[in-house]
Amino acid sequence: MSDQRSEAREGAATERAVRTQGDIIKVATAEFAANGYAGARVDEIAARTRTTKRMIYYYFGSKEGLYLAVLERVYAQIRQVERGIHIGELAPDAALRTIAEATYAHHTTHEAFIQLVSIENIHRAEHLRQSETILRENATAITLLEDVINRGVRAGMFRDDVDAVDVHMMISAYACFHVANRHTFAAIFDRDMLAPGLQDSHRRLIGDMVVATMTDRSAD
Amino acid sequence: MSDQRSEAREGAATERAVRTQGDIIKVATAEFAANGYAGARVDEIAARTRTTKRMIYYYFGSKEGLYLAVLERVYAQIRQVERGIHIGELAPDAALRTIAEATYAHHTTHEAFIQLVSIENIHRAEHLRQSETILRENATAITLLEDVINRGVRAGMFRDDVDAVDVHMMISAYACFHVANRHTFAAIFDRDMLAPGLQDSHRRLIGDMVVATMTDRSAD
DNA sequence: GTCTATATATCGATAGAC
DNA sequence: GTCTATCGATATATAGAC
Repeated sequence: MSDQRSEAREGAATERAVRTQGDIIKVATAEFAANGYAGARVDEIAARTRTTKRMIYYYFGSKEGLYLAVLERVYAQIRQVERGIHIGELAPDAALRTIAEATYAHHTTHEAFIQLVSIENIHRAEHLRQSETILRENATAITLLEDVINRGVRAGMFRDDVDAVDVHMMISAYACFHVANRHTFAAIFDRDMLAPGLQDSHRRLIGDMVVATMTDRSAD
Repeated sequence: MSDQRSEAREGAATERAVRTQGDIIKVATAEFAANGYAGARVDEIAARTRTTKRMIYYYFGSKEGLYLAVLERVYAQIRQVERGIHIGELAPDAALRTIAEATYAHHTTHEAFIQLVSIENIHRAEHLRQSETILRENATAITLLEDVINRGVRAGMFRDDVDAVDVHMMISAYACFHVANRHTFAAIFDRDMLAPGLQDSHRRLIGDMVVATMTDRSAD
């Protein structure tokens, strides 16, 4: 009886602890993305949470530990999106377009992810490399692309000198740029790449771009 | 006589001052690019210069003033490259390829520029917006593209629903991504996008990409 | 698990002599 | 213009009571 109560209490405490940790991670995600790793303030994160700074160190050990938890969460999110793409019986070109547009849709709606990737690259991916989970799980992003490209090449539809990693690079480059370089681009060219009125045409353009490149026979 | 000597001394002093300032800016460029704005250390910059920290504040007023000077210099450099592109009598598609490849060549050899642009975007281009020089001069990057695209559209060679800013965005996205996201990409996909062995094919690919997209008739 | 108070370190910026 | 020494603010991290 006392054991049951103890377990119940533990369960409730654990549940609340998990919620608190999730709360901290969400606030920290915004803070790190907005100010960079060195620019982010642990005090500021604590102030915007329902808990205190002491708890941040209690749960995550250090500023770096918290940053790592933030990184793992955003990478887990895009992994979910990638797993949710189903191309069914689509022809290779239509499938390619679907993958490109899904990536574009994710990136343009997850600004914090793109900013964190930028920040991580400034630090030469030193933190990312510490996460075996991210390295192992996120490499699978190209398995679907590999399949589609192989089909397209076998059908004589796609050029055969551009592989799945190259295509992933082209798609990511286009989608990342819209978010990552939004502010300098807007300042210099006076065009907000994420303006609602441009979203449809920019989503179509990335599909056109990748399909046109892969079906371009003049390159062979 | 005393005036001449005074002028000569002033001239020498000014010359050395300019050299010292240039020295500081070069070191600061590397420090800011490698560590971000908040992560950069004025002490570290001073230590790597032949002068002292006191002189940095004497010449640039503050850490932010120094950062601004760094930004203006790297933007002036790419402006020079853009002005140096001459397409002569090239056909629209060949001209487009030339512009794309020149941008790719600049970005892949100016890592600090790309890193500073990333950093500046993390800070919502707040510093960039303070420089009227950059905003005014660097917007001209698209005038050459506008000319080429107009010619291609008039010749019935290019689609007419993608403008110069869009094309500049595609080219910049591809070229920036190679440098900006090099480390996370290498960590996850085990491929160094800037590996010497890949440079030729990646330079060709950006040309193929932009030309194929613009000449793609299926998009109309 | 949660709070307040504080240690410890470091950074941007400056004082003041020369 | 150039140096050394240092201020004052602020950051991460922790101590210790409850």
